[in-house]
Amino acid sequence: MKLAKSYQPQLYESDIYALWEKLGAFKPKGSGNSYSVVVPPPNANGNLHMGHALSFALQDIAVRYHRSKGESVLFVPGADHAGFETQVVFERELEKEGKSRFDYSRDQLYQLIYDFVAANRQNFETQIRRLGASVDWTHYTFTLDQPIVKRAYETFKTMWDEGLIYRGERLVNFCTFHGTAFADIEVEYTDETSFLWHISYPLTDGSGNIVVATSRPETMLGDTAVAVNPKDERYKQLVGKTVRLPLTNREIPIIADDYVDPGFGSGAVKITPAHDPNDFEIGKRHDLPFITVIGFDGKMTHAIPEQFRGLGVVESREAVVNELRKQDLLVDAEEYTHSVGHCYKCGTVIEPLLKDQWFIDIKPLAQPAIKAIREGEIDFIPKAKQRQLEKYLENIKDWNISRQISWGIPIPAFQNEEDPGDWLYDERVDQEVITVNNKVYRRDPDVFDTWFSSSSWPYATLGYPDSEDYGKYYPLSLMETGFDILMPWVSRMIMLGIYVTGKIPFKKAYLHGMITDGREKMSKSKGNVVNPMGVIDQFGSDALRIGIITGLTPGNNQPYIESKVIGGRNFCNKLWNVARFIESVVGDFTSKEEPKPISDADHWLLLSYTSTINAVTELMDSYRFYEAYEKVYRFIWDDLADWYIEVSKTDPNKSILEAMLEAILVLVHPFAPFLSETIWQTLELKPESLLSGHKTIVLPTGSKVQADEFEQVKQLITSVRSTIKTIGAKDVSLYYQDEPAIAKYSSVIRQLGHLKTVEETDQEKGVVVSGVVLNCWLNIDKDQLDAYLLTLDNQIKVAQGSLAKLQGRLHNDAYIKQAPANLVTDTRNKLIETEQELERLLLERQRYHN
RNA sequence: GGGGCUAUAGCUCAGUUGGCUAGAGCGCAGCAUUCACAUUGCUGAGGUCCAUGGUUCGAGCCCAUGUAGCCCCACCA
Repeated sequence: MKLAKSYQPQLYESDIYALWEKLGAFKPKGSGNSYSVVVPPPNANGNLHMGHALSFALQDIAVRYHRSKGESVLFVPGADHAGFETQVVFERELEKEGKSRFDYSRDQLYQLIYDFVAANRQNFETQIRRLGASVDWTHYTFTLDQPIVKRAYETFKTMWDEGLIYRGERLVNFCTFHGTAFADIEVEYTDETSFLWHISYPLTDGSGNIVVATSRPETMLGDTAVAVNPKDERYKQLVGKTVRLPLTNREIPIIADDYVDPGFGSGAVKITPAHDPNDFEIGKRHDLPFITVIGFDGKMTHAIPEQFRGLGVVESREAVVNELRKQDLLVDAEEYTHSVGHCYKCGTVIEPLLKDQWFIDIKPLAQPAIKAIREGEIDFIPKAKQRQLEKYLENIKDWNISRQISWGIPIPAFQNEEDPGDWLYDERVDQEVITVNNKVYRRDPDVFDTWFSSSSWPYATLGYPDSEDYGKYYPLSLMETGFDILMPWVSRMIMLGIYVTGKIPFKKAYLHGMITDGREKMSKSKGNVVNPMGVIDQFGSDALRIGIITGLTPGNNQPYIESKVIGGRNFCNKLWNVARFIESVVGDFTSKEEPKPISDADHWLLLSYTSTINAVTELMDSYRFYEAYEKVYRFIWDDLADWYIEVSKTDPNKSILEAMLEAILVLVHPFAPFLSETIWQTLELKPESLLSGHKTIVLPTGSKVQADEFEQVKQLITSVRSTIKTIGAKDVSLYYQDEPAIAKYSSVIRQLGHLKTVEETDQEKGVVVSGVVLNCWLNIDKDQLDAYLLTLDNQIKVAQGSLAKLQGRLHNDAYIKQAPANLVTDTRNKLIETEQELERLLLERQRYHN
């Protein structure tokens, strides 16, 4: 025996992966249709988590399946520089050395992080290998590789030239701890309870005051107006007057604007255009001054009374409230819950601050994307995500692509030192200062939002615009990723893909749910993560893959449950032992016989195999991975191992066993790549590797008539076992009369039915076996008769019940008329069968009457 | 405020255009053991498919309303 007693994945997995790489098995091979998948690049610096394990599993299953169809499959791996994410990790490293990013220049910091990431990259690539991802490493792409940077620059340039890029002073979501802005979608909101302060602003003409309500009293120092609703009778006569802004000496107008809701608070709103998005809009509408009172360091600035300068936002809030109270201007403070934006990394409250940033005018990009999605050009799995994406795109706002961090792709824009409005596009980003036409231009210190460059991933990785790969593999066949990045990434890939290439970037978008610990998403900060590498150490890579897709439906969250992985491992072991059994029968696999079905069981197995591959093909083609796996599992475990192999122990057919082993290895390969290849290699099956040579194997299908014969035998065994167990009988014999099927399989029936003997008889002998139409009887002891009769009565009841149901249906004229004819025929046949069965049971019951 | 998802056995979940006895794995109970496999085999118990109403010959599935839970987006003086 070449196969060891049990399958120990740890002994084989790394060798198998190395073999695949050596053979170049991951390179596109088949001559059929193109099938292409590009991995959503994981963070090059981090460890892979369960979400990655799931994502790689799904992609790799799809990819290996498509190879088995003989298609030309390209599976591209990659890594993400993950701008802000990685810089945060690196800053923590610096912190350990007592340093911070402020100790380095931007370029120094970039280099340091680059080296840091390069040093960690090995780790991450090893982990992808351990997951068994059959990616073509020769296509490996990093998001800071030249082609990707070049793509980002060219896209930026095109947009610049077409006027889709503009620089504007806008309120940006700013984290004062990390010192960078975020896109709207990156801000995390939580509900917080604080106060709604009512503050009295005295009218300049001394005729009274107006009360405003605010949750942020500290920003009043930057107020440049008070607004009321034009229809609000209470305030109508005040519009046009001015108030003296408390704590400062400024006189500010009372204006009217529809934005104000008369029902909220006091119906009068303080307007702080430099620190609130809505006030910003009102400020522009009414041409108000913008006074910044909070700086990028989160401290109060100089444009305010001295006593507040340099205070943090929270202290300043307290100080302002105290001062107002002192001056008797604080009218009320009611408890108030509202949502507050936070930095998703450090939790710092996000400040809306005025900043010059690069924006993309997004509507012209969103429109064609919406159109393509609506017209169904991209197939979303699950479908519901399509509508969500449409809604998002319909309401999308301009995209701020500037980030104030070092780790990223520098924005290729330079500003005239003399004339701040004069910007140039230039790719000499390794220089801080350039001279053009005798004018000195300084580089924008910012970098691109990571999503800006990664949105070009589907075509940039393929070498757009003129590579062979691009022509052959774009649009991608499949984009598989988590639904949590539907908005930030998937939407942008579609928009940029259409904008740049004129085509949708992928034909199918499969969105998996989050891996939870049973309740919530696994995340480091919650401390509920399970490390996939640890699971592989313990149970094997295939077991993890199977466990993680068990019970999976796209778009739904899925708890990580170890027992599912154990189930996967057990299946692997079962398959291993099937191979061991076949090996023991076949001996060596060098002389291949044509598979020749002889027995009923052979036909039964081949018929089942055919229907299994048909079902699996259909399910895999519609990306129902788990259901496909279940079919494979059922065939191998139930049909092959539990029945066919058991029968083979008395009557083996070498040619079928040999062919079947090869066939199931191919079938199971996408789900258990390491195991199937290990068996393939150990038994030296041809061609050189399962992965590179395999195509779904078609075997002669079985005869239905013969398969049915075996099916009857199988049912007989099941019934016999059930009867014996239920009534607790021992040493039971089966007698039969004139039944060739039983005669043929008598030793199998004896063994699998746990019977003492199976004998032919010339007359009825013992009790009937229910549920089968064969003429056979079990001899049981007299004292077990009562138990037998009890089960008989139960069966009679069940039969009567279903008989009544069937009759009811057939007595219903509407059913006869309106139901499909074949269904009605089925019902009629079933009625006849049930009647016969019931008759048999009743006859049997009568024999024991009284 | 807008949008989406989920509710099926003790647990985790399947159940494609409605079709008649609703499935799996795990768990549970019982039995087996020189057999390829105890990472095993066999048998069994366990379900008013969230509720109510409707459509239909027929509803776990379709429609309406409600209940419970979850998610996303927007707004929040």
